[in-house]
Amino acid sequence: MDLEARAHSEHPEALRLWLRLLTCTQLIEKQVRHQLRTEFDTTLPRFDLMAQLERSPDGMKMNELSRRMMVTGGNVTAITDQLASEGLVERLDVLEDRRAWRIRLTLKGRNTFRDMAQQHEAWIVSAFDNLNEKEIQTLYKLLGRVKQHAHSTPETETP
Amino acid sequence: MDLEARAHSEHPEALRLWLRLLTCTQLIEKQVRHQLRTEFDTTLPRFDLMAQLERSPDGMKMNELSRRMMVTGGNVTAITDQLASEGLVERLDVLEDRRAWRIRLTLKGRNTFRDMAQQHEAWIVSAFDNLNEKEIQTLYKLLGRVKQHAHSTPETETP
DNA sequence: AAGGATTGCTTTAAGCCTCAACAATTCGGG
DNA sequence: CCCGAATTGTTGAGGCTTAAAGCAATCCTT
Repeated sequence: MDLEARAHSEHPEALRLWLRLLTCTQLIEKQVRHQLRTEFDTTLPRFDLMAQLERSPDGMKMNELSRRMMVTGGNVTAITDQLASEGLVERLDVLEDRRAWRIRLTLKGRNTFRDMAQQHEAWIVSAFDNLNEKEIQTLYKLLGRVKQHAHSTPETETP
Repeated sequence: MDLEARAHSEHPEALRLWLRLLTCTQLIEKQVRHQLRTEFDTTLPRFDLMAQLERSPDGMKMNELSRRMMVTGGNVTAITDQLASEGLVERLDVLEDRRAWRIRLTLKGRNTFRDMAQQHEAWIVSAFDNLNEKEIQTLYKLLGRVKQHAHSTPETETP
């Protein structure tokens, strides 16, 4: 009763794996979005941006946020605007480059994020509590290979 | 240089696994979207809808499309409108229920989809060609457990 | 030192997505 | 039979996303 009802070919393993990967991600992601909305009245992109900043106490350029979040720059502009208007992040000048900003969590932003992150972690742990530690490791390693391969071929350029 | 730079807790395995899962899915998904756009001038949701219909020669109700695609009904309405206006799918009456439609691929839709599906499969196979058959099986099984668990707890209702 | 190229960010148009509210229809208990 | 409840599909508001175009500042080559 989901995406996986779609496979149909003579090379089915990879296709089925892809549909299952997509299904798992979407199921978990929908849950997280829903909880963020109902419990904290926020969204996943906003949470993601704050999560990135939380690891950089000195702030991060929009540029770098964009790369790490894997979204386009225009997107980061919009979300940063929102969070800044709510006092959760602040835009600081970059002395040596007047085009750029350094975005940083405010004190309010750090406190807000801490509360959300604690819940978020619990949701994620429970999403995988069907697997034991060894299985989590295996999954992590295999996905690491997939990730590495996907990163190394950003575009399939078939000349 | 991606989402995974975000983990930070005392229960890190599950969180790291989740971020890696998300990263892999997004990397592959972005590639597929890009190729669908540049090579076929279409989008992933449109492709998904046609893929679902392709397995149901007699058509499928909007309702069921919505469940299978894991998106809301309003969404299916909009995408169906598009595809119908381009003659790729058709809306047929359901005799025994005048509220419902049966959506079906047209001949043009079937031919168009066949071309796309062939390419699509090649992209997916290449996304996983870093793994051997056994590894794909392992990944598939482990994700099956994750999926099953997520499906069985659609909402984390903590009373 | 000047010119073009690149980089950092913003804006816009278009599409997907959710949720919530709605109309039409069907179902089911009395 | 009839009325309330559930189901099917549509609509509208609001948010995310991308790609593309644009502006300002910086870099780089000569």
